Amino acid sequence: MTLTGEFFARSVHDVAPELVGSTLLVDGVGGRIVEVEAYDHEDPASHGYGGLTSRNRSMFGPPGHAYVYRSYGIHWCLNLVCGEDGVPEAVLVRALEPTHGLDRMRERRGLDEPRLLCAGPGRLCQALGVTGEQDGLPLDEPPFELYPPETGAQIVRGPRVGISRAADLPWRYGEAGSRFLSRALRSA
DNA sequence: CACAGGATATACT
DNA sequence: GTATATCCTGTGA
Repeated sequence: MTLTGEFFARSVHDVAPELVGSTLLVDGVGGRIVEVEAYDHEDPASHGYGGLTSRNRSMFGPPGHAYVYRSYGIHWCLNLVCGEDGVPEAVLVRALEPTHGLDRMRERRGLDEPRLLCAGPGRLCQALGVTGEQDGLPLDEPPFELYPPETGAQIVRGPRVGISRAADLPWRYGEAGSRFLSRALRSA
C-alpha cells in the first residue's frame, strides 16, 4: 500500500507533518523521512510564489508528483507536490534515516557515515540518485515508492532552514530526537 | 568559522 | 544586458 495522489491532494500544512516517519524509496534506495518543510502558494519563500516558470512548472501540476529543482547551481532538491492542481504547494524533503540500499548510497556519496548520507536536501538527492530526470514524475509509480509510517512518529516543528523571507514561520517538521536530521530541531 | 561553486530568477540599468 | 540573491555542501582555515 503506497501513498497516492489522494493523500497529497490536501493542504500542504496537513500533509507535511504526516509525511514524517513515512518511507521513501527511489529505485529501491531510501529510508524513513525524518525532516520536511512546507511551502505554500502564499509563501514568499516558495518557488511558486512568483508565478509559473520553466523551472517550477511541476509545482503547479497535479499533487502526488515530484518537483525536483537545482539549488545553488550544484545540488538537486526533491519536493512532493501537494494541494490542488494549478496551485503551487509542495513539501521539501530535507532528511532521511537511511534504511534501504545503504551500499548504493555510500557509493554515490563517497562516504561511509550513515548519519551524513541523507542529512540535507542536496545530500539526500545525491544518495537516492534523484536529478532533474525525476522532475514531474508521479510518486506512486516506479522508480518511486512511498509508504505510510508503520508506527506514529513524534513530531516537532520549528522555523525553516536557509531562507530569509518568511523565516519566522514554523513550517519545518522533524522526528523528535532523530540523529539523522540535517540540523537539530527543538520544538517551537 | 569563511567561502567557493555556479543555475535560475528577479530587479535593476 | 548586468547585478544580486538564493529552499546548500564540501573544503580548508
